[in-house]
Amino acid sequence: MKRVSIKDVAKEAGVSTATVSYVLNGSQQETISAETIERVYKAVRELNYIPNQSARSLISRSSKLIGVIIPQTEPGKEFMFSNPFYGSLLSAIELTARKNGYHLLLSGTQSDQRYVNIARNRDVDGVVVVGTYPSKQLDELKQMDIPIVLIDTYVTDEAFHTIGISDRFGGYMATRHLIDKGHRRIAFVSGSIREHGVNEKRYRGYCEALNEAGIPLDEQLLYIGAVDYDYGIQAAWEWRARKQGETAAFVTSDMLAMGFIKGVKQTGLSVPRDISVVGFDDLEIARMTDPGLTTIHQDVVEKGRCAAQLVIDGVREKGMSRQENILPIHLVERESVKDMKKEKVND
Amino acid sequence: MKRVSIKDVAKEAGVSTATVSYVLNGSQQETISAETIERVYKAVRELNYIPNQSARSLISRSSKLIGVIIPQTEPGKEFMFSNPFYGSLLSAIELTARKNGYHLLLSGTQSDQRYVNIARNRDVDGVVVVGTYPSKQLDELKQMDIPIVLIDTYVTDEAFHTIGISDRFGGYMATRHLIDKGHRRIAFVSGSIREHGVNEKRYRGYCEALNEAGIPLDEQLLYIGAVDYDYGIQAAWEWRARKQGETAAFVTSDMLAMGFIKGVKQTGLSVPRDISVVGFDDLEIARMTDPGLTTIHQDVVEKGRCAAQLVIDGVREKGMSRQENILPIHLVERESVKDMKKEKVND
DNA sequence: TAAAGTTACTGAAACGTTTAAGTGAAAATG
DNA sequence: CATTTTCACTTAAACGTTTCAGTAACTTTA
Repeated sequence: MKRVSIKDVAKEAGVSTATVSYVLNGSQQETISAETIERVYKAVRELNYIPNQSARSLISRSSKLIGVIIPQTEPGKEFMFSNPFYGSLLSAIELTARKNGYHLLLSGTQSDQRYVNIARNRDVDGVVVVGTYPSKQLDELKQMDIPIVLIDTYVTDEAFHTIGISDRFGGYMATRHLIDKGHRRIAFVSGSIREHGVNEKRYRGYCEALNEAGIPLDEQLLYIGAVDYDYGIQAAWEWRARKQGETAAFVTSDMLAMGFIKGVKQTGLSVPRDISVVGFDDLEIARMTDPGLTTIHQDVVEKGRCAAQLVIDGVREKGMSRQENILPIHLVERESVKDMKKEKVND
Repeated sequence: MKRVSIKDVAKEAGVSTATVSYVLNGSQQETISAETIERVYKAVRELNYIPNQSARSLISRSSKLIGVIIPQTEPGKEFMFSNPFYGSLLSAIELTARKNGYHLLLSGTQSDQRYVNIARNRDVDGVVVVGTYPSKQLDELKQMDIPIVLIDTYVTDEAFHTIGISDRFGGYMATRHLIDKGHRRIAFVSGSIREHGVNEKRYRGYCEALNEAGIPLDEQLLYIGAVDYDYGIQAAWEWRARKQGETAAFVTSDMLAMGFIKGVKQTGLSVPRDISVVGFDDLEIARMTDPGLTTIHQDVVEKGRCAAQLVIDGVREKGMSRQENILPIHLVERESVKDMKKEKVND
């Protein structure tokens, strides 16, 4: 099955390949008669010609491809994007990219693999990095001289655009909300705290709120594990076992919070009667469960859209100055927090 | 920034580009001395050479890219893969692809766009199509002479491999389970029923089970809308409004079932006390909610893995005969179904 | 010892584009 | 009218690979 090339179109239209290329790409420099343009388009239609992107990339060094890296941080779980948070993010990135004529080269990454190779050998135009990476790997990406956008990573390197939220403030808001409702012993439940990552900042916010209220930090109230449902369950059981008297927990992700609530139920207790819970993210599932989860809302779709847009702008405008985008967040009150100041709470 | 090409490597190693290519791709025909091989690898390492995939694709017509299409069927919702079902599927596809040296070209598709163009112009090696498509679009894909795997579509065309489950049997099992528990008036709640799609088959199974039990089909018990959480809520309210006396509902997706349960709660009633629910998919969320959802389990990860493997095998073995893969499913009992034969049910 | 075969390479065309530089004809200028 | 400018193209090199078809230099065979 012979494929249709620009030469075939040129022959059919009775012009040179250069002319066809100029017509199709509308290079402003060149002037081409309306009649010729029409003949070229006619030939394109008749032959059902589709330009070959590989040939294009080869010469123009632009693949119209945006690389998306989603690291696999938890070895047990196969992939992070089965988590709806990453799914939504990916959706938004894809949509924005497609609207602008780009496509997505998707790659999960295991620690032993070097994403740079993929990006380089495919002439990727830009990269969106989701989640926290060892800075050594980021340094390699930096060499490539293409726009790179980091989502949810705290680095101040001039080479990277970043997009995120104020995780510290989110942590503060969540904890402060619990304090305002009369809680004094507040557990902190989180996935692993890695350098430059979001959980570190959320932890800072937690500490700050406690400090402000004059509540001493107690290491016994820290539950640090993975960022999935199962660890949430586990943390709840551990909470029961440790008996530190917490009346509330700030759980740094909704997925984790769902697990925590389930775990509390498993131990025969109930949320918010026996323990109040505030989550983080405000995923769709936060309103699905019973009780509805009080949580910090962030706009995941906007996060993805912004990231993609930043890459695209970076491609168009070479040497665009570094952008650091912080999206707004807010607390959403549902039913998972009990007001300790009221004597009774309806069940 | 000059990039390193095969010519640079050849010069550095003191051989021709052909030799470098033979060394790197290990073409069996050619015999190359151990010493030369060593010299080439040394040069590759020293220059940090990475072969350019665009140039490779151009000549070999293989991009080492697998296209993944996830259609956007509900105009309101931005993307289907924020749904965990699609997320997990994508995860599995990606992992399998990557293990085999392939990458993913991800594209959501709006009805006005022709995916074929993307696939053709990027020399995609194979395509995984997720979800149900108008057959006209599939026909276009067919022309391309690359392996195509359809997930969750019922077509018998020789050109497509398929992978799915017995949706009809799943529908039957779910309904039969409810009948076995003593239910006679059973609602059918589903996303839109499209030709060649899974919901159509699940509906068939529903009808079959009813028929077998001598229960007449009642169109008043059908709730057909979208496949998302919000329609689930809506369906529950409608159930209350219609007053058809259903004691149970077969809801053809877990996401939808979650919404349905929420809706039932909103109307002041409770599952399974006032209505029993069986879902479909057995997503992670099915065990998160309260009550845990009785549902039909399918192995999403295996679905994705199989699909990717089928594409890869198809690329390796040109003209591989059509594969039709049906994965096993089973019912998972949790707490969302009430046994009508027992007088009392614990609350 | 001449012919044939093997080994370890090399040369160069080809893949399908883009784009800088060139060109002949018509139009505008002095 | 001769020159310059504009118009509407064309020519051909270049991008970085793969791979077919050689080709010297050895080695084996008859």
